[in-house]
Amino acid sequence: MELQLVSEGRRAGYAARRLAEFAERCRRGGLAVTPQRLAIIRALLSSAEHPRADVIYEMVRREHPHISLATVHRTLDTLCEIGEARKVTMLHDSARYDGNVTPHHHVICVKCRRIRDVEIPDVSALLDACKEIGDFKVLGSSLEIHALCPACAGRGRTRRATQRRGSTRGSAEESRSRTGEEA
Amino acid sequence: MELQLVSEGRRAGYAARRLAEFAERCRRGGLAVTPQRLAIIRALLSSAEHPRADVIYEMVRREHPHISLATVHRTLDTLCEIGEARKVTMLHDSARYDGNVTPHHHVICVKCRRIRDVEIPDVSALLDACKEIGDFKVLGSSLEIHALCPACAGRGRTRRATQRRGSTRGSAEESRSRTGEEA
DNA sequence: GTTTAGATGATAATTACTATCATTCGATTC
DNA sequence: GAATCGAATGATAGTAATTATCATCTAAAC
Repeated sequence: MELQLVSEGRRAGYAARRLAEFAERCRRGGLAVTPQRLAIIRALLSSAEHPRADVIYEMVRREHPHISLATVHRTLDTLCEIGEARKVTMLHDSARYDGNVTPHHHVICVKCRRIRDVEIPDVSALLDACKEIGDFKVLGSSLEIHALCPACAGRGRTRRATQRRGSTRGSAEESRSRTGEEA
Repeated sequence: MELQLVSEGRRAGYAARRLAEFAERCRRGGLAVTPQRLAIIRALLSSAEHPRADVIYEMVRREHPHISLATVHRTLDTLCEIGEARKVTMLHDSARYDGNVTPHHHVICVKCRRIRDVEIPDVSALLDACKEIGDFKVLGSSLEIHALCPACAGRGRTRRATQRRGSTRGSAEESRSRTGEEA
């Protein structure tokens, strides 16, 4: 089966195109084009890290020191509603956001929670073909593949038991993924 | 493509078998067999609704009025750790739990958030065949299909904007799905 | 420039979950 | 069956993420 992570080059090109169209898409979606919205979509599209709302907040704050965290949360939700972003909620962590709205899936490291886009054309094709399941009308789908990333594979054990929400905040992996840096 | 919701009959049979083996599986997993754990797995297996922790709490409380909500959260996590339950976290709702640990997927109604098990053998087979993606070592996967359930299709619009977390608590659909009743 | 619906910022509130810790209990050993 | 002990539980405080509220502001239409 063909399986490929989405390359950085392709992602960046896609982001540039999306950014260029953003104002027009807002108008089409009935939304005002505000500096805050522009800054937020720009921040989101600039990262391959599927950042959390608070990370986007920190990025945007450099340009808009007075922006409110509530605005970031609201705007991200709004963007999801008009199809300009996707919310990715995996392994019961807080929400992560994805600026790539083309059909694709996600691989997530169960240890450091790093997320990467992945394409599995066969699965996408199969899912695309599903229009109904029983009496349910299919609208879309979200496939999350749980995995160990190269950095985490091999060293240490998967976190368990008391290492739940928040307990690893501040670890090297976590802070890296929170700030949007690449490995 | 073959697509089928898991029938109530099959689910019930599965639940009965799982319940019969539960004590033995706890011991094998190094866990004490406590009345609380038995009550919680029984509650979970009795429902096809993928209930939330607080709903399971309410179910269990009828038998164990002194049980603590913290115990329910802890126990559900513990059950997930020994592979006796699955955590399903979709559409950024709170965690839902599934007592069915055989390979299967989920259909969720984007409106009332009702969840049903579904089997898509072709997709399961494809995903099973994935052992690596790029440098990521695949451990498992979770496929959520977003849909409209028969009850919600056709009437009303999908919730938007301010209708986010908690804002529809108490609606007919929500309370039905919270209490574990069937439609 | 006016108007106005919608957007924003500030902040309080809520929710779901986790941590802590004293007490209790299941399981093992004798 | 009593003793032992580590694990499990209950009670509750704490936390983090998100949402609600509301006064103020602004983008867009006129």
